[in-house]
Amino acid sequence: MGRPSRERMADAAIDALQGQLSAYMERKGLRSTSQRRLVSDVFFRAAGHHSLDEVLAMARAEDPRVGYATVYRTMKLLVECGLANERQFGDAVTRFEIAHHDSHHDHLICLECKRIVEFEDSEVEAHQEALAQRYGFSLVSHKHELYGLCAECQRK
Amino acid sequence: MGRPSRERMADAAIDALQGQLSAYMERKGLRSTSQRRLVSDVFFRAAGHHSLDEVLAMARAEDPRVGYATVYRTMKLLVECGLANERQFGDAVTRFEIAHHDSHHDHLICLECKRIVEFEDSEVEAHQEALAQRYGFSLVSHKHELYGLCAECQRK
DNA sequence: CTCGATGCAAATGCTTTGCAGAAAA
DNA sequence: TTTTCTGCAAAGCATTTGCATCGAG
Repeated sequence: MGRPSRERMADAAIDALQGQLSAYMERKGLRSTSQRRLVSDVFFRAAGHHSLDEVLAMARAEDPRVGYATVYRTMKLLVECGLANERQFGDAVTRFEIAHHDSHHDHLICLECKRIVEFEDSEVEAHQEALAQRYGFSLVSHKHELYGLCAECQRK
Repeated sequence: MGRPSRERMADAAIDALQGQLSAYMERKGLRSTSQRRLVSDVFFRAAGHHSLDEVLAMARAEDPRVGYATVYRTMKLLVECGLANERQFGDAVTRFEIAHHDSHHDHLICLECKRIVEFEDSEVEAHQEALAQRYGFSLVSHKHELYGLCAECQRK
C-alpha cells in the first residue's frame, strides 16, 4: 500500500468527495445546485492551494455566469463539512486545499516563486502532542510552515 | 546561565532595544520623535503579541493624541530594523512581538480565549533543517503553531 | 408554491497612503 | 530653513452580507 500521490485526484476519489458533500447537504437540508456541483468539482479536480479568485476563474472557465459570492459561500460550505481546509500563507489571501483525513501534512513555501511543497513528518507530529500536554493544552490543529528558497530560485 | 524570562522585559534590555533603534534611525537619517519613542517604549515594555489597536491603546494611555497611522508606521519601522516580528494567527489581524535573536520560539494558541503561550523546541528546530534540505530548500524562517484549548477553557 | 441559493452591489474590517500642517535637525 | 514626521481622512483590498430574483424540491 503505497503513499497516495497528491498530484491529482483520481476520479474515484473525487466521486467519494462529491458523495460526502451530497450526504452533508442532504443531512442539513441544503440544495444541490448546478453552481455547487460545478464549484466543488473544479476545486476537487485541481491539486494544490487556491484562492477564491483562482477557484472562481476555474469555475468560470466552464460557466462564465458564476458569481464570486457563490464561490465564496460554496468554499465556506466545503470547509464546514470538513472537505476543505482554509490556509493563510505569507500574503493576505486565504487559500483552500482539499482536506485529507488519513494523514496530516505541512508546507514548505518558496518566498520567491511562491511554490508550495507538502511534506509529512510523523516524528514532529508525535512531538507536538507531548508539547501541548506539557502546557495543559488539548490540541485541535496545527500549522507548520517552512519558508525559504526552493532549489530553482537559489540558482538565480 | 538560565533561560531568560519572557514575561517582562528588564529595563536594561529595553534600553538596549531603544539603543538599537536609535542606531538604526541615525544610520538611515530618520528622526527621533516623541511619538516614535513613546510607541516603541510601550511596545518594548509590553510582553506578548499585540495588534495595532492594542499598541495604539497603550500609547494613547500616555498621550491621547497619537494617531493610528503613526503607530502603524512605527511598528513597520521596528519590523524593518529587526526589533519586532509580524505574525498572523487564526484571525484577520496582524500582531507584533519583540524579536528575540538568541533563540527561536513558537506558539500554542487557545482557540477559545486566544491566550498565546510560547515554547521552544530545539529538537524540531534541527529536524526542520534536514527536512528543508531533503526538498532542496534553503530555510529562511518558519512558523509552527499549535491550536487547541488551554487547561482553563477545557474545564468550561 | 416555498424556501433556500444566486449574483449583484454595497458594507465591512483591516491595512496602507496622500497631503497639509507640525516639528526635528 | 529644509526635510522628515504626524494625524487625519480617504483609498485599497480581501472578505462578508443584504436583497431582489431565480430555481430546486
